[in-house]
Amino acid sequence: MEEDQNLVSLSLLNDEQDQKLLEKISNKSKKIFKIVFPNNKQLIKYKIYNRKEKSLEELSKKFVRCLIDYDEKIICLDQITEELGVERRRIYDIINILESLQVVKRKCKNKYSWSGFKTIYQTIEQYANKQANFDMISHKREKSLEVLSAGFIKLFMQQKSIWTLEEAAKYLGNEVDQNKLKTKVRRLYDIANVLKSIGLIKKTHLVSSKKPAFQWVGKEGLKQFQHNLKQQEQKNKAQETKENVIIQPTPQNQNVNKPDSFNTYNSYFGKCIDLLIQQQLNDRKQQTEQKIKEQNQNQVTVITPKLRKTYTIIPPRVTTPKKALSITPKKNQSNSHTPNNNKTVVGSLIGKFNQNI
DNA sequence: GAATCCCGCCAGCGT
DNA sequence: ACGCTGGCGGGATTC
Repeated sequence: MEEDQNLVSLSLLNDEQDQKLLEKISNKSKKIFKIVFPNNKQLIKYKIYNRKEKSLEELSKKFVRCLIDYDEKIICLDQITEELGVERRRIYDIINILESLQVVKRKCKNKYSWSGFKTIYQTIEQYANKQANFDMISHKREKSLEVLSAGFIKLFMQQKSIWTLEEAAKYLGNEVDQNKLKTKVRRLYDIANVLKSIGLIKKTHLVSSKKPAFQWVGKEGLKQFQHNLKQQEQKNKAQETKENVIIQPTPQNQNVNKPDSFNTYNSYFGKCIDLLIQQQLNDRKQQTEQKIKEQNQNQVTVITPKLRKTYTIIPPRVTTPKKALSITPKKNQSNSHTPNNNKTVVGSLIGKFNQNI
């Protein structure tokens, strides 16, 4: 769903506009699939690199989203890594920071426990009551993210509610070496992002110097976070139902069941496009100015005004003359639609399209 | 130019 | 050995 938002399809070799687009795509963008047409024209679909999407904050949100319904759960590292489609290393970052809230604990190799939001509330309480002196938490190494995070939280709870990261870094240990300090600030960014992801702190600015800083929000923020998550879940469910209704193919499509010429393809796709646009118009009337561009017989591309999103519709394989297409092995199930009847094609195209909007 | 922080190398440690 | 952990800082990206 959301994941598809930054997909871009390019037909290379002939189209200057596409070439320009390609230049815009950072080399970190992931190639989802490529199709080579008989005339050597290529269709390549990219997932645009998006730094924000990869941020610890986002990842942390996703991580917690997986766990929100549980009061207790064993987290399997391999599993969660797979589920979130992310480097193992990043999960450690999140886990280490959440450990400072006691909500996650290492059980054994590959396994951590999650003990529910109530634990976070309790831990915050403990931080507030200084006597709960669990800064010696575990026998963790001095420089661990967990210890640093605990220290950071304590600054908020026990000193003042707004901190610049640099300020906090200086306060947490008396670092003189500028490089070491810089490193500590880097780590505090990591920590701040995770704490922010669950609403415990928020980004702000110092009134005096206007310097960027972080402010403690605490339980209220956490509560809000939980609330939002729940609400979002509801919305998603509603959206799903809505899409299910939309996906019904219209009767007129009966007559494009067996296209046997490219003209028929075109009319078939034309109808698809009509449907798609109609659909989009229904959904968001004003802002949907669509430009339609036909590439070659085998594909139709719908380009949204801002060029950011180009949705490409691939014809069903069954209707394609032998050897007309060669498709490189797919890495992603999202491109694996090769439905065997046109009704479902229309349905799945619309579904796909809606996902992409 | 400063702020932000992704990314992945590689060391340390447990098995 | 070997694989799991996670410290660390280069340098890309965003503000």
